[in-house]
Amino acid sequence: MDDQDPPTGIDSVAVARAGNRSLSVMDQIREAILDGSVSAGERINEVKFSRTLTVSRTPVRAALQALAGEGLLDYAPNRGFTVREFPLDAIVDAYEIRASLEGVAARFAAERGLGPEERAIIEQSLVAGDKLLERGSFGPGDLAAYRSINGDFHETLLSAARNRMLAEMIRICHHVPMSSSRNIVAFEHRDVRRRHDDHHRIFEAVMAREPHRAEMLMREHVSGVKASLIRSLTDRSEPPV
Amino acid sequence: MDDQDPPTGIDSVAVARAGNRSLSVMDQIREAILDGSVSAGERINEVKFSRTLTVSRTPVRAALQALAGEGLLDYAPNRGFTVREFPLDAIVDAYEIRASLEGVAARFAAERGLGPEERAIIEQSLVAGDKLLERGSFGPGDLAAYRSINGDFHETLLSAARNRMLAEMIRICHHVPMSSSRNIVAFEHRDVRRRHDDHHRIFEAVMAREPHRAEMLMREHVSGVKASLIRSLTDRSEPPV
DNA sequence: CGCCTTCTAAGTGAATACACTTATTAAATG
DNA sequence: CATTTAATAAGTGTATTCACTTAGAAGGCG
Repeated sequence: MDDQDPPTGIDSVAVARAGNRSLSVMDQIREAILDGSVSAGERINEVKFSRTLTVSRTPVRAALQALAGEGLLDYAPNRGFTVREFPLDAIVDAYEIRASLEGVAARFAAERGLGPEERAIIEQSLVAGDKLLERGSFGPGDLAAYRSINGDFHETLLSAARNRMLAEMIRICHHVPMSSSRNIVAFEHRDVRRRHDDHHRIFEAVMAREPHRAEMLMREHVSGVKASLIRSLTDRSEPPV
Repeated sequence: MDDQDPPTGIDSVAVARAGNRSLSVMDQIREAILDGSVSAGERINEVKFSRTLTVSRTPVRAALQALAGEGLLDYAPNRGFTVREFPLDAIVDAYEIRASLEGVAARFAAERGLGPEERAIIEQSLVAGDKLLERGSFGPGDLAAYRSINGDFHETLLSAARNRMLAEMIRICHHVPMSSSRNIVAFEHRDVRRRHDDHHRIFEAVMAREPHRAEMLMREHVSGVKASLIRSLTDRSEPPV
């Protein structure tokens, strides 16, 4: 009942997750990795981190274990944790894997059907996207807005698949550095338009209870995102991160 | 500097994994879960486990974290870890997910090509399977032998896919209780024959560098395993575990 | 001059002690 | 008699300590 006041100024961003410190620490370390504050291949020093975060090594270790489970870190006995490297090949592959998994999710959703509020959320995401894309170009913040819409669509469809393992694996795909939604900023208007069209068709297939078609459309959809990313990396050789 | 002598006699079974105790403990707990020694939904008591395994809570917690990462355990703050439940639906779904993932692996392998020794191992697994299936029925231990052959085939193809994330996800699918290879015992001779035929065709597609065909064949192959399992569960209502 | 050995520092692995949260039981009150 | 509340026990969360392993540096030896 002494040191319950939040530490120095680290939690500033995430204000700490509910429950225990390990989870909060986990989020912070993940952020540090995805931000690039700690670079790939780097070895993680537990005591250093615990000092930085003003906690003991225990929650730090717990967080590291969990992040290793997510695939962000490697572990070697007596050598601790290192930040896993994600070469471009692996990132592109991750999109392919995600495409396959989200395809299965769409199929499951089409087989199982949407609940009323799931349907409502998706329909809302579709009209919101339509409205956003009405004008032929983006204003400031429009891309961020669409990112949120996009997230709603995919997350809701995923929850309609009603399979936890699937959800977790897709979540892992999202956490691959650079494939995370935060980094997908450099998209043209026509790219987004095309993707939003995909959403419409996927929704139709799901509502029509056409599992196979829903799966194929979703696979193609995510593969398209991969293609866009590759283009944005090669055209202007300006890596988003 | 007193109690450095190794503990009583715990490592007896698994002789402990190289490196640290956490990994050894992890294996033991996983075994306990997959064996059913601790039942699904059950809450795991850390102190109890540490007493049973004659280690402190620290490596136990580390192992639990890691197993949660593998998806075998659930975690809730201040409530610790519970054994995740795998209803039949989830197990069947896991096969579907694995089919999709191994399909991608086969595609990657066909795109990237097999290394010389990978090719050798697979060819060997094919001839070994042919020989085993020549006679029209199984002797004792033949099924176990084929399980090993089957494992070689899939593992080698997976390594040829050259993607770590994919490998880990498939590994997770294998660790789902009852979908683990250890439990697939109740197969007819014709089932195995069919599956082995699949192997031949998949190998051909991979060698012919036909990614799409390889993917489709592998998906169908694993889905077939799922179907066999379902049949073996429903026909005789004798659950393998 | 180069290589091997040894010593030392740094960092991880494990154990223990303590703090805090949750659940259960009993008691008291309506 | 039921319901709520307080006390207590059990169990998880965190910190700290010590042991052990590994890596780096310095010195001796070939």
